[in-house]
Amino acid sequence: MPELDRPAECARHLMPAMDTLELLGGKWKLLIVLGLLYGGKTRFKQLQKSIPGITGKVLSNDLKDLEQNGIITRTVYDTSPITVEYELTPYGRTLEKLILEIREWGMIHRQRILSE
Amino acid sequence: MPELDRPAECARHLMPAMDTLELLGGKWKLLIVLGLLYGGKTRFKQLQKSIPGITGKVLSNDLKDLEQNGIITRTVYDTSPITVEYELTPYGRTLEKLILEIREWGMIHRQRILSE
DNA sequence: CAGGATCCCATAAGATACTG
DNA sequence: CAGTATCTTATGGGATCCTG
Repeated sequence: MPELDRPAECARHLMPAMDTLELLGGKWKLLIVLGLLYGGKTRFKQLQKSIPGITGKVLSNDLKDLEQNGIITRTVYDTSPITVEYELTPYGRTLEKLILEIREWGMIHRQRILSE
Repeated sequence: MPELDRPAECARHLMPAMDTLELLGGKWKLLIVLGLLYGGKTRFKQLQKSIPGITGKVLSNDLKDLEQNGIITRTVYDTSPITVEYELTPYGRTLEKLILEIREWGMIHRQRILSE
C-alpha cells in the first residue's frame, strides 16, 4: 500500500475548508450573514443594531468583502438621506445550512458548559 | 406587534454562533480537527505534516487549546524518544458533521470559482 | 443615514534557535 | 520526537471624528 499523496490529500480535503474559512473568517462575517438570514433585506444601521458590538467601520468593510464574494447585494435608494439595503444573494443563501449548523453546535456546547 | 427584544435575540441567535467561532477560530484549529477526523489517533509530527504550512509552535498552542476545551486528548507514550498521540474525544467528534459541511461548501465554492 | 479617514493597539502567527 | 523560548511582523479590529 503506497503512502498517502499528502499534497493531493491536502488539496482535496483541507483546501476547501480553508476557502470557507477565508470567506467567513474573522470575528463578524458569519454573524452578518446570520443577521441577513434572519432579517432579510436590511439597512446598514439596522444590521449594525442586530449585531451588538460591531463597529460601523468593520461592518462596512465586511459587507464590501461579502459583496465582492457574491454573498450579498448592496442596493442604494435615492431617498434623503439615502438608505442602503443589504440582502443575501441566492448563492449567499447556500450558506444557510452551514451557518445554522454552526449555531446549533454552539447551542449544544452552551448546554454542556452550563451543566458542568 | 411588539418590537423584537434585541438583546434576547442576540443571546439566542448570535451567541451560540460566536461560541463556535471562538472554539474553532483562528487559521488552523478547524484544519487540525479535520486532520484528526481523517487520520484518527495521530502523532504530533505526523499531524503537522498533514497540515502543510502550520508551524510547530502554532500547532502546539492550538492543540493545548483544543485539549482544554475537551475536543481532543493528548497521550504521552514513554518510548525513547517519547511519542505523543492526539485523538478526538467523543465530544470532539460531534464536530464532524459541521466540519464536513464547511468543507463541502468550500468544494462547491471552488467549482464556482473555477467555472467563472 | 451610511460610511470614509485616521490613529492606535492587541494579538495571532511566522521565523529561528534551542532542549529533555 | 515533541515541544518551548524569544523575537518580529502583519493585520484585524477598536475608538473617534468627519462628511455627502
